[in-house]
Amino acid sequence: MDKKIFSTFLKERGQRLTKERTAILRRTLSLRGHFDPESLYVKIRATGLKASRASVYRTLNLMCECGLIEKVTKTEHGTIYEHTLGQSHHDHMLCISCGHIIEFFSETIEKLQEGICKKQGFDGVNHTLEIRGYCRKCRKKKK
Amino acid sequence: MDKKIFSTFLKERGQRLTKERTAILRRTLSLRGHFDPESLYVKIRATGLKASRASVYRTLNLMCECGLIEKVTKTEHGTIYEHTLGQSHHDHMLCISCGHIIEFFSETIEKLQEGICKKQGFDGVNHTLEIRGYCRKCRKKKK
DNA sequence: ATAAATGCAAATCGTTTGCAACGGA
DNA sequence: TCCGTTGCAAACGATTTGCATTTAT
Repeated sequence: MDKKIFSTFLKERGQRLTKERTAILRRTLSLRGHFDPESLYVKIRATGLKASRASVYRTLNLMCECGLIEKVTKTEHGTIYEHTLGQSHHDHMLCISCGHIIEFFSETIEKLQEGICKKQGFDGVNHTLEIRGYCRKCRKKKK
Repeated sequence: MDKKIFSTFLKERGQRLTKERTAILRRTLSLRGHFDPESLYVKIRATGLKASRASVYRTLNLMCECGLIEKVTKTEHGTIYEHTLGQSHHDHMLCISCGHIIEFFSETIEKLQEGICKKQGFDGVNHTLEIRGYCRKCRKKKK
């Protein structure tokens, strides 16, 4: 399904679905939640598949362009991505102790945002709401 | 006022308020809204004051540690800071066309977030809500 | 055969750091 | 004098890019 989207996207632009790109796409889709380029690269290597870091970066950019994935946030360790397909919009809680990410969604918050944009004459394309703090586990550990 | 806070903070740690740090502090405080290290550096230089890039980065980190400023977001062009003092918490709209930043605040959204955290057993320390899109001006330009 | 994609290594960009020279306390 | 601080340049880490080589169509 997603593979179809990607290959169509590439074909339209006269680009090719090589085995490296396929490997990267497959591995990316197999991931559940959020991921970053380096760990994706390591995982691909661990599987015995070959694809350079350069190709990983290049392919992730392509996947972003065609809307399969998107950048969630930038941390000191790099960019974090997530899948967009089959995923409705949501926001994130990020544990600053263990890096755990919790997704959530609030229809009310969405509506409020729309209202605020309208008031400002702002044409909102997308948004990110990130709450940083300590997850349940790390809270317990702390005390 | 802010200068007092900074010098006290430094003294407590056995550190010194040098003229470079003073220059950086002053220039930073003179800025209204958001800023990034490089443009701050350029502005300082333009004023004829001397302070190296290294010192700018080092001093901004100190100012973060003592809570005078904080990191708002990371863009492809670097980290964006803002003042914390005398500024109540607020969120941002970021125009992806001209970079213009609009601040806003919604008590309701804040409350909703608290509720969501509680539900997840998450101890929220801080959060950022960033709406990206086109500001009024750029909207008009587009069509 | 042609044009695109690869891997590598070098190049970037923002930021940090090691170090010798400098300067307040 | 004693340490903290500075500026510079080198070091960094994430990402991009130039280029010669490989590969899909």
